[in-house]
Amino acid sequence: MAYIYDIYEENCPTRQVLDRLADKWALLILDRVKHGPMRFNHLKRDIRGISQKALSQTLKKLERDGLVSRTVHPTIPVTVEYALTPLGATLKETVAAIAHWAERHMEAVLDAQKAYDGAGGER
Amino acid sequence: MAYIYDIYEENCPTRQVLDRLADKWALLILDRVKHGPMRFNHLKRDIRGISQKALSQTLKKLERDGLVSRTVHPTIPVTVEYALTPLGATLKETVAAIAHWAERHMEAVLDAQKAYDGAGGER
DNA sequence: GAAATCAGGTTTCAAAATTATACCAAGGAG
DNA sequence: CTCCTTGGTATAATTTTGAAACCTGATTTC
Repeated sequence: MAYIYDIYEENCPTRQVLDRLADKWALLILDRVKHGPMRFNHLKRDIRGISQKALSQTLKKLERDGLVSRTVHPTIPVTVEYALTPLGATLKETVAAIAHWAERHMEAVLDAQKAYDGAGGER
Repeated sequence: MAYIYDIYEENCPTRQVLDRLADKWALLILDRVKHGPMRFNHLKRDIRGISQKALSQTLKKLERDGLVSRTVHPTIPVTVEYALTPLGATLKETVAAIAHWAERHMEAVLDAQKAYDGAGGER
């Protein structure tokens, strides 16, 4: 079990995983989909500012990594639903923790930015 | 307390924070620095594959956001130490959880990729 | 005294990724 | 016939990234 994966090593496979997770759109998608399946255009509408291409590409990568499943329903017009896989579900808390942290510490970050910009800008 | 921050909203300030955190280099730096202060070149050597520019820029952003502190020691030659701020320290577990997840579920992701590539490539 | 070394960066420029925009297919509504 | 829906892809413009060179300032080596 104790494989010698080292995320600091350049060619460690965990770097690929980190790359997938260290992505704004991937995190937002994973978080958005955690309560149940969602259609492509629904995600696009909910995640404000994402481009169709970014959504399409990110979903494809998440699907390839086994985090999200893609189901085509032969309705008219076809609808495609994306959902967390069991593997993806194990990430729920982690992803939520990041979004949560952002919301909880927003003020502190904003204050730090103000202090930094104020001190540095006067030089 | 219950501010109406919504990370799905395009111009919500939490998006900025997510942007900072959803970055491979930022996460690796935060995780690398969690046990104590580190010098610039030490980080550069430890985090394999990071360019000097990426390290410098990422550190500057983390400093601006109040997550990392920068201390110049007037030694010869000067050394600069980067450390977690108290605010940055509140992120330790979250960041570690991501790295941890990557290491723990690496095999599953690799398997999913193989399955995906195998099924899709034959068409 | 010229050259090389260390630390911690910045600058430069080309390559890669991201974004906005347009387009496509298949069917239904008006 | 024209427009709207779904779920994309193709193309072009913009932005970000990465590799490599350069810079400052002080010290040691030849």
